[in-house]
Amino acid sequence: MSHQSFDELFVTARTDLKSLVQGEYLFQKGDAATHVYTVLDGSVRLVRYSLEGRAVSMYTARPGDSFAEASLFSPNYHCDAEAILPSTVACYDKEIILAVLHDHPEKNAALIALLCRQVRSLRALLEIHSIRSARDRILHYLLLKADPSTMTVKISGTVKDIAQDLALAHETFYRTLAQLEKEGKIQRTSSTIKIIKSALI
Amino acid sequence: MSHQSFDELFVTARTDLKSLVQGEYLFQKGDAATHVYTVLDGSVRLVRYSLEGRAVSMYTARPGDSFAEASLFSPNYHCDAEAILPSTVACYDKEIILAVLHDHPEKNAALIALLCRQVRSLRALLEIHSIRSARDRILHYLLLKADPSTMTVKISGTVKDIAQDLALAHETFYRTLAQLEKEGKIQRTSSTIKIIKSALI
DNA sequence: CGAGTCGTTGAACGGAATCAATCGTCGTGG
DNA sequence: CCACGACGATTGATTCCGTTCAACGACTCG
Repeated sequence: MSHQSFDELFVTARTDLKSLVQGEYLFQKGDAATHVYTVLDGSVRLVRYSLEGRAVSMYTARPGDSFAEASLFSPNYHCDAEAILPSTVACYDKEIILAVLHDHPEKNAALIALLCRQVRSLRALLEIHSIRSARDRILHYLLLKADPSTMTVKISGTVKDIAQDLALAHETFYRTLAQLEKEGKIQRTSSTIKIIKSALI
Repeated sequence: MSHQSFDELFVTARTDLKSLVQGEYLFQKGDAATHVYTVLDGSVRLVRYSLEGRAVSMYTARPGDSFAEASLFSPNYHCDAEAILPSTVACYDKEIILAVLHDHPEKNAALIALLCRQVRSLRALLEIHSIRSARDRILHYLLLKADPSTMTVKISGTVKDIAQDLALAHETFYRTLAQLEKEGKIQRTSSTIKIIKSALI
């Protein structure tokens, strides 16, 4: 079954659209949490910065995806939202969302389901992050992200961004990709990575 | 403000109690997801096992905590639940929970808030996992888990379990703890770790 | 046209994993 | 009741591999 999108649920809370240039921040940690968003075009990722300045990518929202729902009940955002491509996002007013939820009880279940999916995907990410070997981590990630029918992963944003999703130094990522391609396990173009299933042991 | 607990919300869905001996599995990945649980006593953790057999700890539920809510809308559990201490858990029937949600719209918001908190804590965990230095990772973890007034972390389960929460080899964990204690940054007993704030730079 | 950044590869370093060994404790069964 | 096995806690030595530093070409954008 396909799921109800955030937009379908809360169109009526949609207040405005925003355009972001690549690298622009939609909000930053600590800002008053006033809206929830969906991506219409481009990519927006949620990042936190560790004390040493390392960026930790929590989630990358692509067209159709919502983000910052977890701030519905929080007065402030707890991470930064950065456009990694030129992007447009739709903004939904938090107060209106809460009112809609109150007036339309049937929408609650859908939002709960959406949050449950989010929890599961965060756990999947956690699982990937605790694979120590760069090679296996990349392979797992690719298998997770690949379109099942074509076994192809589209690269949105830069390759460096993916390296950050994986919490790998970008050099390591380039190197390991090159090695995997030499072994025939993947095929690359500038914007895609195709997994050669038959070559995986 | 304090939050409504899962039990408060769904007592009426509570069907039975279960006792678990240390190391026992309450459910395993792939099992039909029929219940949601809360811990009354002991500790239960959610783990996945990577292909190489490494355990990845997703969440450790302590007395009062609920777990497996993310399986409310999923036919199967997507990880294992293992008691790391002798434990008792309360079981809540999924179908009844869904019915309660339907009949009591005011409880939806509370569950949504609970899931939002869960998302945030998973993100915090993700942040900790992407700290590369074992030392800093442990320090961050301790600061996150410590009771703010006493700056003390209670060790529930074994020390090895904590090492797994941190995705560190247990040897590395022991070693680094010993070093931190030698430096005066922490003080240990067999069941607690106290952080010496003044010694942190 | 120059500055900045991505993509890429090389070399060296450092730190965490791994292998290994010891001690203590707890439970179990003969 | 005690011997034995299992496992947690701990520390040492060694290996491995991902990070870091460095350098270079290509491209984009102002």
